[in-house]
Amino acid sequence: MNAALQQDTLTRSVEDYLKAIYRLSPQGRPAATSEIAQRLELSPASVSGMVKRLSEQGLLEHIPYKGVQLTPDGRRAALRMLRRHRLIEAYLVAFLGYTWDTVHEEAERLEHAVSDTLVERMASVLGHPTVDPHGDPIPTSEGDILELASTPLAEVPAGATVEIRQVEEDQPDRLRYIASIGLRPGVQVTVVDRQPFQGPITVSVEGRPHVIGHELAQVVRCAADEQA
Amino acid sequence: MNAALQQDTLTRSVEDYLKAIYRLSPQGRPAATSEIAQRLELSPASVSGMVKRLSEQGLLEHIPYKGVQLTPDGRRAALRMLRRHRLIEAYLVAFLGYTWDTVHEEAERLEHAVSDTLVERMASVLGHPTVDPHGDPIPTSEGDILELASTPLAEVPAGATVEIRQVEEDQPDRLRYIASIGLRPGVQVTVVDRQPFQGPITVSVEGRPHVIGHELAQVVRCAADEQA
DNA sequence: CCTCATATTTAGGCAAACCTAAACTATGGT
DNA sequence: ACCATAGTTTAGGTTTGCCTAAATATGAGG
Repeated sequence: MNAALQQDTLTRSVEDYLKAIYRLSPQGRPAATSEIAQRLELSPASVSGMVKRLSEQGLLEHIPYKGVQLTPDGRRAALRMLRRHRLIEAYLVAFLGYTWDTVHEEAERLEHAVSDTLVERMASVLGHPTVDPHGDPIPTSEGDILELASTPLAEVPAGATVEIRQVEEDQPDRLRYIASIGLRPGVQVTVVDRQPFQGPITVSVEGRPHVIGHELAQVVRCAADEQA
Repeated sequence: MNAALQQDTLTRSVEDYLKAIYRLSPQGRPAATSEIAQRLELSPASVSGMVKRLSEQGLLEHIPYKGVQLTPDGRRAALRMLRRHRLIEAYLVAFLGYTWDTVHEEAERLEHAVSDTLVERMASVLGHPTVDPHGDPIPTSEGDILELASTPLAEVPAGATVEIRQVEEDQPDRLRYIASIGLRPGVQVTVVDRQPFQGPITVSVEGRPHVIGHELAQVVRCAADEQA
């Protein structure tokens, strides 16, 4: 186990970089400097600099001009942050009156400040949930994560009925809109119509039809192969 | 209202300095550079540097070689942190299984990360407590604080029975010891014996006698004028 | 296969906060 | 009234993490 990984040695910034890189490389595909910069709202030059330091620390693998991948140590650290973030979200929603459109930014700050002890206490009073309020899986404290297969609502064929599984969106206003039309993890929806060329999708949610744009239909993900 | 005071403009360090200075100047008596350095575990030179920056920002008044006092803006910011710290402690003890010897360091990190919203939610589910688990008063969100008069146990005359009001100690091992002999806010104790020259004090707590050193008897504070 | 736009990295700077070492005050004891 | 010492401040240096501007690599289209 790398010395740099020992709990508190990672700074806030480093934790944010690792999390961002994890989110950008689903199955280990390298993440581009510019993607990281965009996600963290930093200049590409700053990212280059940090990436260099992090690969010297053994947290990631960097092939210049090509991209960045997490090492096992880096991945472990990223999943630790993801666990914290998602458990904090779940806790705030369950016990402190937060809704899914307001909880992200609070968790974003708290995840760097809580101790492992506190995280596990929250997990415990929550009954060790496996998903957060957006339906995203919560990594275990051992660093395992169960990514459930899911397809974007945008790709569900017309006529199919599916269950919403996760909503991968951080922006409060968009989340609030999605919630307002009843799209939440666990809800059953039927795709009534699907226009070609990134066109809008018409879904029936709890009996009522809604037309949503392709971009939103991209972040709403459904159980993979249902067809009730 | 000073621009620098506007919520998130203060860094973690600055927040810690202000809190330390508040704690060091009970009734506006200036705090010495070396005292601040000791409390924050920094070199006196570093404190000098920061003090200069903070007085330029209007958060404190510095008379070189004499000492430091908070301005109204500085005091407001310090009380805001104190409120956060103490409410977080109260919350963690009430809902997440913390005890008073473990809660301080967790709160020390969280107080910089929570939003005003979260602090007020915690206050609300706690029923707006006025004191924290150590008996320290919690400032209101308007920045008022009600310091109850109290005397150190070390100064209570032999024979008197008093109620413990607060325990002003941050070190876990000392707190744990104090708790182990039953000294907690709200408990009634009788001073059985008091030796002169900073000597030990013998107190009867819930029927059992305990001898404690002067230093500990200094941090345990009692309701001022009781004499049952 | 060369060119050029785009992506990336390097170079050089800055601010926050810390440090050590050196210079400077303030003051209590004679 | 002096002077040694304890307490403070200044000077100069380091690290982290960001920035802009300039240099360089990649790779797609002609």
